[in-house]
Amino acid sequence: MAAAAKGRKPMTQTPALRFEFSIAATDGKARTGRIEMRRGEIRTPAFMPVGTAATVKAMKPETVKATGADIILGNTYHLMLRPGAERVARLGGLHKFMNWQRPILTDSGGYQVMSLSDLRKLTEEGVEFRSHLDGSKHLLTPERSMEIQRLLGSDIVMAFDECPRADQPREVIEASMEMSMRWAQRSRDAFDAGGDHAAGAALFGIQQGALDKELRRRSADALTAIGFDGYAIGGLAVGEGQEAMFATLDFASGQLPADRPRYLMGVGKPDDLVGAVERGVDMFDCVLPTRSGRNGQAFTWNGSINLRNARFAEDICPLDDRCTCSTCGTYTRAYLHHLVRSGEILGAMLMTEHNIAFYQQLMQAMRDAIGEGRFARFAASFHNDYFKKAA
RNA sequence: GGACAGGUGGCCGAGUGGUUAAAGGCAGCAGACUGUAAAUCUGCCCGCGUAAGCGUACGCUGGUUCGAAUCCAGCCCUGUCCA
Repeated sequence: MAAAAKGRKPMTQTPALRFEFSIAATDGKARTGRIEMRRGEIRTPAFMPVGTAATVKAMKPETVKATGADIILGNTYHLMLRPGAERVARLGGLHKFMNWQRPILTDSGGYQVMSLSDLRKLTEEGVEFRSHLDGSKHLLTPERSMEIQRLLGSDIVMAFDECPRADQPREVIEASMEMSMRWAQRSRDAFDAGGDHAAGAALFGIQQGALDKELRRRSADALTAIGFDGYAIGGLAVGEGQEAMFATLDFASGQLPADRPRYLMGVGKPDDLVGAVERGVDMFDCVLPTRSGRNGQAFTWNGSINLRNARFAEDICPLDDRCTCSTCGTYTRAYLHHLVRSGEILGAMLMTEHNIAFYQQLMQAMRDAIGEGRFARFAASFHNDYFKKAA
């Protein structure tokens, strides 16, 4: 309108809404709000199902959407090997390729530096991986990682980092963190050089420093100086235990800018999510609900249960009587027990759907509680229900 | 009636003198899984015992031997084929 009033040529296209984070309410350190992006809105705190290889395993994208997920995660490393980032680009990008039109966050490959530590060589330049599929060599650098994520059409691009194991000496953690910060700058530069993509996508930096307050501080300062759309907390949930993770979050989240989303990578169990939201985290991803679903474990408001267990053989209840997912609305524990024991694909599908739906319901419950200023009560009640089963 | 083949722990199946409470698989009972090399992995799985250990055990009975699931004899049973 303003442009037309000034007599300029009318725009044929409204400029893409790149990235806007707004906090609607806070309760203690917990926040609830939304991120608005070109492909839709992400309600926070958000849980992002993991779709590593262009699929949330055992789920159709339509079903993922039906659970209430606003955004999913895809993976640079896996997709560069197969089917290849250039191929995905030729096919119109990851969203079209896999039929998911909402936002996608892509991890940069940094986690594979740790998980595939036997198959890679790490240098200042980057990481040379030997493909776990065919042994071929692939160099991943901050620059190449940005390029791959651009080719995929990612909405939230993650900086390329090294996610080190938590049990390393401080000097190792420190050196790793410092390199990740240099890589963060290189990621920023390469992302900005990506042109069009930078106009539509967001870039997140990743804080490192393991459990060390001073290293976390330095990492946060380095990232803030570079400037990112959002800030991830990396290098947690890698074996340190919940107590240590929470102790780290107690200071780590506050070291990151309050007006930007904070994303705790790779977390976690339902009680991890509640504890992390309590400490100021806005976004999560984790393979647990999908992997556990395939392995027979279901999450419920009353803790996790293993559907392989004999006690469910003739249990005609739903997985969770408060859950609104279609698995719980339709199928009994006895049937799921049978499917899981028989190794039937449908077992993996129904269990995964429930777990993802449950996680979304948990996030919604947290968003509601924060919005209504009763998060502490919610958290206490959640813990009471989730851990009371022994009684 | 005869000729072969064979009888091993819930099932299948290795083992042909000692290192065998007996491989492996399945079934069973549990556990784990946290930016996915995972529809995966781990433990238990004869009895008693926390354990050390003890007791039973490879169709049955007897024999050879320092020692037998393994060798010998008889018996019982199963399968295939021939009458």
